[in-house]
Amino acid sequence: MSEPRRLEVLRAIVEDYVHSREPVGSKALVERHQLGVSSATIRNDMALLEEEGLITAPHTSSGRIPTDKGYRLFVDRIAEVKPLSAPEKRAIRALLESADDLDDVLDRTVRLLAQLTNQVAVVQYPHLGAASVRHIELVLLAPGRVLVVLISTNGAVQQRVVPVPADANENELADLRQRFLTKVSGVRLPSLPSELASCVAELPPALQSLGQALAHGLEHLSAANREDRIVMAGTANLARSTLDFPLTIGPVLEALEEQVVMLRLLSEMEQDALGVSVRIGRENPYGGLAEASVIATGYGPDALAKVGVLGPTRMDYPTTMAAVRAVARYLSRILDES
Amino acid sequence: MSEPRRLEVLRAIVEDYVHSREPVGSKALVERHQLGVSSATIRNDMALLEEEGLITAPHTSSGRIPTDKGYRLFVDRIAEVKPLSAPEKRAIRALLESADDLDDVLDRTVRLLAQLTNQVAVVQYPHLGAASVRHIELVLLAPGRVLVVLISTNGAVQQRVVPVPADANENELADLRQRFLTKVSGVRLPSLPSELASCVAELPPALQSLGQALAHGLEHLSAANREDRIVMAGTANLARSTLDFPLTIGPVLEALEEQVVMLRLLSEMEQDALGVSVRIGRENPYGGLAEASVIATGYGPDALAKVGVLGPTRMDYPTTMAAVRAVARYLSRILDES
DNA sequence: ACTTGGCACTTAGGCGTGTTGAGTGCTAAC
DNA sequence: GTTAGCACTCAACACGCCTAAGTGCCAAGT
Repeated sequence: MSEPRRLEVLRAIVEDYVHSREPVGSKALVERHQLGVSSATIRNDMALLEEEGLITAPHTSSGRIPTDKGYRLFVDRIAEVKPLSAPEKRAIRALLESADDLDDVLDRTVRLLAQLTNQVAVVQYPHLGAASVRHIELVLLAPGRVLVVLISTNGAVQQRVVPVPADANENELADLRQRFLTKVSGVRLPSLPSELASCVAELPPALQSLGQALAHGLEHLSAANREDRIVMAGTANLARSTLDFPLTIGPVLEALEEQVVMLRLLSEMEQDALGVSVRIGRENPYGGLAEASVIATGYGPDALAKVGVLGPTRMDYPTTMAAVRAVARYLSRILDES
Repeated sequence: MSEPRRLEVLRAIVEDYVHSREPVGSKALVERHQLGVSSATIRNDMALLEEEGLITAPHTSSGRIPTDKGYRLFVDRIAEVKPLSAPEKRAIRALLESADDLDDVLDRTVRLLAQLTNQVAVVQYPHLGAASVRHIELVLLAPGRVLVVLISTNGAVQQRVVPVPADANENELADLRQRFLTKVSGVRLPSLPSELASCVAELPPALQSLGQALAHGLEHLSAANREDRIVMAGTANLARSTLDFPLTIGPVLEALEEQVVMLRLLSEMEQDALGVSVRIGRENPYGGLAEASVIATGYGPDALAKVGVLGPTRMDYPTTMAAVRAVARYLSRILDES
């Protein structure tokens, strides 16, 4: 009853089950893999594995399927990340390098990842904690309505319409723009509010109320920045794996639409040594994802923002992890260049 | 064999079938509706309706269900648009009025419409044909990389990173910005390229190559504007109506993800007298939507951009049409105000 | 010229039954 | 620690039966 062989059996079960979606039995196992022992021996090993909670039998007498715990062990101790094929790498590079602005890069990234993995791909907007103010623009749209634009060093542009006193004019705006710019240019986004406050305090009384309103708008922008948004693609891939979800894919789609859920999920994922982190089935805090796995990793400066995929627990982990890691690397590189 | 009664029978069949998802038979029909005749008479009417291709029987002897053609007649000649309830109207107004920028408005709109109709909602970015240039901003991100920002009168902000000669400096940019601004401020977006070209032609030789690059970037922005993007929400609602789609919702999700498909679909939809236009089942050019209906209408200036919902052909048309119409009206109003 | 009751006919769907095949657990021998 | 053998279990499938719902049509009624 050697320990290494038991792991080998688990690996075989996971691989076969992922491949065929059918419970795998002892006989089929010895046929498809060179285990060097008979099916009876495998049966003994399987009984052990079941006792440890790594595999389970859907009904009294049929093959076994991996449990969440089994997948976990597989991912942690057995699986080896498969490197991508050369054409795949080329495709990634070609697609990402021809993008122009940030939105475009992220959009291409998710689509690519979705296609590569045949799963749903998600990418979080880059964290701006490390970014700083590149530029501020104030545009008078109509009396009493000013468009505030904040451009950060990472190329992100955010805008917002702010109501202001109706008598505000272009000259005052130009003045304020200049004051704000000299004060906060290059300032890190997290410290923007305090800098703005001190700047407003120094304003001449005539500009106080206008300045206050605009500073408020700017703060709102940098705050909205924080609770980032996510972009996703490949929901159609869920439909293909409809058989892997017990009742329906409804709850999964709901989770995906609730950006809050996905954001919490992504931010909670720690990175392990390999840099790619995995949540399997019920390890996910959200009930609707009990049959789903999430594979994600950080990218960009400090790897704070996440990119990843979501699919059924019955998923080809090695390949998917490789794709996520590769895409994250290229993405980081592209962003560094801008 | 009165014609009005036959229409009444069709209405009853549509309503019952939408309600119960089950083929409706002659007996059930006379029980649930006050038709004043016996089931045998209804059977005769149904045979007629079937001959005309308005209803069909899934198998030899079971109730009838409406065909696409039947739904079409129902929508065109029978259904009356139900006004929304007062609380619903209030909810619409409250939700939309508290939005700030364009993205936010559109995002709230789709979510609202999805919730209101229990279907997938889509909204197209407002057409900018009628919009004109409000402001242009050029920001030097790094040597040889300039962020070009174009702000239009409808509050839309578009950005793009443009590669330029590495020796371009802040002063040159400020100069160009001023020249561009005086030349194209207030110009309609469609005529932006020609105006820019003439502006570039007048530039001193030293600025030619830089000006050329930037003008190119600006043109790209106004062109990208055209082939608008769409926002959607409520895909989880599709899962709920999974029984209404023959095999799977896969093809539908694919169509929704292919923005090109949706854009063509929306732009092809003509408005009828009521202002809400409907595409039923196979009337849709795209095969994946053979079992789906799209209800859409224009909004905003000249009603060029579209907002609508997509769902199974078995859908509550009167209510859904009312919701789409109402949301489009509020949306137009909000946009007018900015 | 419609409408209606009656009746023979069709068929999906539910239900019990039997059969098959894959797979297990256990025991006894190696 | 491994293996062959065997009895046992159970999902899945097929078959046959029956029922309920619904139809089409005909002949009689208004």
